[in-house]
Amino acid sequence: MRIAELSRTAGVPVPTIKYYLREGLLPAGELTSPNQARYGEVHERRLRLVRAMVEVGGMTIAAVRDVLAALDDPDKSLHKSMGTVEVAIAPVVPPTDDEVAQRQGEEFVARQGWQHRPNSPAFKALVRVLATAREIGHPEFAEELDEYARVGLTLGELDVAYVLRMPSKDEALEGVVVRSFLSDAAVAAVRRLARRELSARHSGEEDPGSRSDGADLEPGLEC
Amino acid sequence: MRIAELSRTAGVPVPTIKYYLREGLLPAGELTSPNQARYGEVHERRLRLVRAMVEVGGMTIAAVRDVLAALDDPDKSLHKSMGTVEVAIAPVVPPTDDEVAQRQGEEFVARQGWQHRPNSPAFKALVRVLATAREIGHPEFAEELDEYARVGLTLGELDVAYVLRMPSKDEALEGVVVRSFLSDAAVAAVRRLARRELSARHSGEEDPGSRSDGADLEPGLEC
DNA sequence: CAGAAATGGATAGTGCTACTGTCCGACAGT
DNA sequence: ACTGTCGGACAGTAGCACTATCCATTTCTG
Repeated sequence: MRIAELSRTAGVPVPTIKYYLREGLLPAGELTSPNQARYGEVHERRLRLVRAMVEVGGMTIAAVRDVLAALDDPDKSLHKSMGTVEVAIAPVVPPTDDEVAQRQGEEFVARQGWQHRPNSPAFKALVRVLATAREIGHPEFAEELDEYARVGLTLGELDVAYVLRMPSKDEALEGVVVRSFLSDAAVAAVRRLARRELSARHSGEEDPGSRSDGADLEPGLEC
Repeated sequence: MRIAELSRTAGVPVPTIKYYLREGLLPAGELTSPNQARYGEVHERRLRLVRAMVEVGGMTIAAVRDVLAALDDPDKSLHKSMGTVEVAIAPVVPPTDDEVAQRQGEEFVARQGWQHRPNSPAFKALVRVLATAREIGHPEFAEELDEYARVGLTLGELDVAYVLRMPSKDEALEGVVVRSFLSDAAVAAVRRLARRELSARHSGEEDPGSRSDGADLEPGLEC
């Protein structure tokens, strides 16, 4: 397969493929002559994965590169790779100096009996959320953390079960990566649907978007 | 309060405040003379909210503007405002023409007994996730949607209960906005913590970041 | 009350990211 | 032979979220 065909089957423009090759997101094709290369299924699969991470996962090119590096490292345990992936997909959050939020986070983790890893992006993100809630005048938000923990554990168990179901280590590794961004996106989407549904029920209103035609709706409100 | 003090108390640079004023994210200050304005608590509170949406919620300036417009519209019902907010905070996803994914999404919504709103960003996002799962060779991902729905409903009920607890409609409206991005961030963070915890337990490994000092860890692995 | 500092408003510029376009000499297909 | 595509290098672009500069006023400070 040459680059044009790869572009066609994966639906990615040729210049973008060249860019990904430059950035190390795709391995170079097999050179058949100094300026002709051949690509295979591996490239196609990898290219789809990259597009999924960028488009659905909202990841940056640098994060994708880190994740793929972890995926291609044969020496790492599943657990370690998972850690690398988590670090890579974590959004960057500016740090906070709110020690109340810090304490709330620590107490939460202790209450759950979880390992306290104060430098992990996940923990920092949690503290940042708690600090923000306080800053904008919603300190009671912290009280619901334990409910969130139950939800997080449920989702986490699904992820682990999924990965353990994989027959080979390589597939399990890819499963880790895929779950890390796909299920985040899925949860976010389902959650928005559920929120809207509950809101509609509660307000007793017919939902404006429930009619499929939407012809008589002003633009911007048809959903 | 003048702009310098607003900048100091909210921790936002003066040029950024000016930028937000230009973009309509902050109402103009009360003019005391043709080129002097005064800002109050309202501005400070709003400024903190904007920063929270941008930094923690990862929202774009345009999305923030839309959300604030909904928040400031006194004629809208809570439910309608919530809809506007949901649309604004939804990430942009390229559409898909995968009719299998489309059908999976529709069946899922029907199974849950939810309203089918095929044009909502949430539904489109869900279909996109299902399509992506199939594209990258993980079609069995769709089978877990119902578990996600349970989680989504749990979280949604928390959100609704929180909003209904608010004494006034204005506060409830702000509650909607705050919940829309804060709890997304909180779920994501808690979920990452839980995933790591479960992974550590399952692998039987000591988590490399569990020690607070981290002195002997190579950089990039201390979390 | 004079001079330094800050202000609101306008406009231009910056840094970053993720591409996208152009050019080139070398093949490949017909 | 010749038309089209190729890989590779490099420059250019679009969009976003600021950031910097300027200027004609105020406003504070000594």
